[in-house]
Amino acid sequence: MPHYFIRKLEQFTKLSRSDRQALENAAGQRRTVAKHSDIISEGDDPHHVNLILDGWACRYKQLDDGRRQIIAFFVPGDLCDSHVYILREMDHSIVALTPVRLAEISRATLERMADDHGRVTKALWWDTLVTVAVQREWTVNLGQRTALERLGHLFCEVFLRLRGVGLTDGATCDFPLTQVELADALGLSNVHINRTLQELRRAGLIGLKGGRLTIPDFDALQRASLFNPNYLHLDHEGRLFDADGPV
Amino acid sequence: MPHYFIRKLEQFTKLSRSDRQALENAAGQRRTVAKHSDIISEGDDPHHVNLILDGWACRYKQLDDGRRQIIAFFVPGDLCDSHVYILREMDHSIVALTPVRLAEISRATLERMADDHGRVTKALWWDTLVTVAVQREWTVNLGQRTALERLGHLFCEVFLRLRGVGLTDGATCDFPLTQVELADALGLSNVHINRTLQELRRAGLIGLKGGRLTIPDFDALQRASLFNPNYLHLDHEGRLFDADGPV
DNA sequence: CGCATTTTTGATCAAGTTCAATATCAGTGG
DNA sequence: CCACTGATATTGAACTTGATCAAAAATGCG
Repeated sequence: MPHYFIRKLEQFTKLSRSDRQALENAAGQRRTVAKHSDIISEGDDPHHVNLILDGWACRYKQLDDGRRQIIAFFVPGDLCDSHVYILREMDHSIVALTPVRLAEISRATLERMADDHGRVTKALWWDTLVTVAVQREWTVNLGQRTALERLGHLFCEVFLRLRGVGLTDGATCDFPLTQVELADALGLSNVHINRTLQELRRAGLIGLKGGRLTIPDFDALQRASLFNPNYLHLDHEGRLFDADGPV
Repeated sequence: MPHYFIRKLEQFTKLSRSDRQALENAAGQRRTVAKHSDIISEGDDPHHVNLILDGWACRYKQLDDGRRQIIAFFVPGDLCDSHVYILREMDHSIVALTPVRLAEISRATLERMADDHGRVTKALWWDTLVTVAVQREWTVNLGQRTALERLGHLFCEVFLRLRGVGLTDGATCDFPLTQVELADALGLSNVHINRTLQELRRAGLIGLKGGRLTIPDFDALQRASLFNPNYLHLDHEGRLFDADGPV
């Protein structure tokens, strides 16, 4: 069941029973991917769309001389690339950072859903727009923020995204990334990530241990990181309506 | 006439006369925006989609303490944000960097076009996907590349995008950006931009004077910047087919 | 010509990198 | 349960890229 995915979309708009059923059915082909193995690689022809059911993954690009930039993180409920199949080949790769369970959604299924379920289509558009907004925010993060702000900003973002799909527990959530992965995502060296993490811990802004992240005072971390959640567009009131009536 | 826009889409797929006509008609409301004035601002409710007919603009985000990051550049033929109107408010602003002439395309018009012109819809998707790919590449640029590589990479990208709409003249094109704007886009100080530009000029990799950019040896600049054009997805052969027959 | 913007230069400074070594941790097999 | 191994985290010291500050020169435009 694409449980988390439906939960995510329902942040934007309430779905009908039939909408939800269509989404359940869509996630046909299941696949398990081992930690550190590519889900799809640069140069591949993208046939279908991948939906993360469980585990963490990331999008990355490798320069010719080996430097690697992580471009996005995927958590449960994330759709890797709606409509990629329009392109001839992938311009980047996606790799599993933990063991990942995913669903492969075919182009045909997606197009059928677009025809029959207007609300789902609109929710998918919302999801796409938010994904792009996140990408833009990463650009700001890398371009303008200091090391400490970058890390804090990432923690705020990931925490809110996980909370959106019900994967937080109070002020705590899973956070299985290594310091090298954080470094590759934030354009910093792993050494500096390590020192900056210590600084965040010393300041009481985060706890991070054994793959679990705690943000004791979200407001404080948000202020320290110049984090503004507006780009996640979580403000939509559509989710309050009942959608089981007529469209 | 959204001349450049049509030209851009036809890089991806050949359009029929009727497709082109629909695009011409779509670009209804025209507007002129003075240099340095916002086309749309963070917090605004986005009613329609903006299409740049002429001039350069950029997307930017301002942090609370004043730091500004330019997130994308827009050149003639660029569509600012397909489907933004799904969101309640803008999470960033768009400002004219030169005098800009633009067309405002309403939500209704876009939706009508999606229904009646499958080829156009697909071409718009391609455009959207490429825009996002560019955003990802900027993340890589800011995260991994040195000052010289960043500048060179931007020059390569902008040059190819302009060439795609016929706005280059041999190895030369317009380039009306100031060094401060380059600095805000590349996450560097204007002073360092200045010195890096000199380095690029000394190396014979670029000429830049009076708002005109020359790239005497594209290959050399590409190598120096680790630029790989695959993310622009210019490889589609669809553009070779005749589209005036049936879909 | 005169004013505002943009570019250029010099000098000092700081954030983050690099390199290299050590410590810790999570599994794994015996 | 423990010893072993590879991966991950931590520390120290020297170094570099690019930032900052401040002033001067060049450009462009009304």
